[in-house]
Amino acid sequence: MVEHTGIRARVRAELTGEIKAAARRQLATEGANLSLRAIARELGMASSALYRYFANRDDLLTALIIDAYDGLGEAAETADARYRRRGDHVGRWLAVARALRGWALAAPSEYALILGSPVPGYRAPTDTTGPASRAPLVLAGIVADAAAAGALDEVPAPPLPAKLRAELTAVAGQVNVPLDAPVLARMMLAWTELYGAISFELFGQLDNLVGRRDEWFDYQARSMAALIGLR
Amino acid sequence: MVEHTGIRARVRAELTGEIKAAARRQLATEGANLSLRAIARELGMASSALYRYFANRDDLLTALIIDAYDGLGEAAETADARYRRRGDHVGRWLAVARALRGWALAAPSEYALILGSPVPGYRAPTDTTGPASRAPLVLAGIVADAAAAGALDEVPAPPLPAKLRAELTAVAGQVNVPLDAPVLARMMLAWTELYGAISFELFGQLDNLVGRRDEWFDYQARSMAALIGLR
DNA sequence: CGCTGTCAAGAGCAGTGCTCTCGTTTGTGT
DNA sequence: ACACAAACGAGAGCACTGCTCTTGACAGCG
Repeated sequence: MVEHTGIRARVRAELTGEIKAAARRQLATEGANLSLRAIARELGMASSALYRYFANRDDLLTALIIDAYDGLGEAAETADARYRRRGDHVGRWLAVARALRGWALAAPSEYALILGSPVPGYRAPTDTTGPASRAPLVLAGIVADAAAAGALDEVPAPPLPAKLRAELTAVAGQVNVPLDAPVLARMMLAWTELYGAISFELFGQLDNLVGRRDEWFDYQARSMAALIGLR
Repeated sequence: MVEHTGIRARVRAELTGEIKAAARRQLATEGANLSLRAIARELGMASSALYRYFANRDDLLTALIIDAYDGLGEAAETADARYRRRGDHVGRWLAVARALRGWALAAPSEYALILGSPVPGYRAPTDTTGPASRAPLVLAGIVADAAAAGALDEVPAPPLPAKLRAELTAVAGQVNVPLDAPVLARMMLAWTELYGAISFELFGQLDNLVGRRDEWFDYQARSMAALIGLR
């Protein structure tokens, strides 16, 4: 368990990576119920040898899930970080939204793995909660910046029940984003919509309905920015 | 293929129903990759006998998918039909939204089947497009009623690119809902958000984040009604 | 009544996840 | 430099899967 930093550990890490790469490749064509034997075959090794690297199929799946969350989160973070005009909160929001969609379109099977229907019989370990929150935290950060800059419009919103409001306030404190409950609620709603938009497109719900996908997504992202009060 | 209405056809239909029921039961526990042998075992018959009723696993899955779409659509339709004050468009919207969520919570595995990540290797036949549009059509109908009654508020919205606008106008004509492009766009965005909200809750994305699920969903549904312009 | 189409059952094939055992390789502490 | 323990890959085997093919029984219609 301890880091031995030897040559052995190096080749082990490399082979582990190759296994995950092969698994990802298979994920794209065969879906979440990946075949360990097929992976082993592709790597030219015995199927039983895989168990030296992953205790079972779920373990391998967990590794893929964490990688996917990290990939999505990093896409969001770099998209925001690279955006020059930090005061243009709508621009940042749009850039991050596009990055999320772009990542999803580039790796649809990995997106489905983390944000699609849960794999039956698979229970996500707690290791995934950290990476999972990276993407929404980027969105929250943009809104928080706007709020701090006094650049948030007042927007009409349905009433927030007191107890729900209290819950949201607690969540804001827990993840350390300086947003009051109504704004956080709108931001979460917007994140929900973006997720729905990407999923609709990816899962085929838009087929024969909307052809101009880029424009349609941009329209939605802009609508959500407006709903939050970004300007 | 012709309806023979004989005794033979009756027992066949009954057994077909029992097979689907068993498959649904297994869907809830094991997920989309259902085991024909387990179904046959549950019904006390040989696994090979199932192939008299469904050509293969995908065929059985297709039947379940169509049933699920119909169930979701019917839940939406009856929820709207039962709502008394037809002029209260927000109320109808909320009732339908709650019905959609209620159906999903009652049959999470069936919801995942139709609106979750697509089953790998499975290609949905065209038979599913009809039932699939029932639920969103109910929502569109409410908005259309509001528009016809002149009960739609003017709401600010991002610009709609001309070509996208034309596409949406074509879609409105195709499904025969008298909505102009901007309103249809907002309605589709709202439907996307509701789907995202239900999926988030069902797929565990809200765990350790929002406890008061009913209130949170109502808030979102109300927000979407306001975004469309319902009052 | 007898033919014919429908039906269930069984064996069998190729594939799966996973376990256990068996030699071999390899890094490392002495 | 050497020996030892840990790590490793390969193979056989178990119980399971979807699916096909064949066989035999039975029931409905002319």
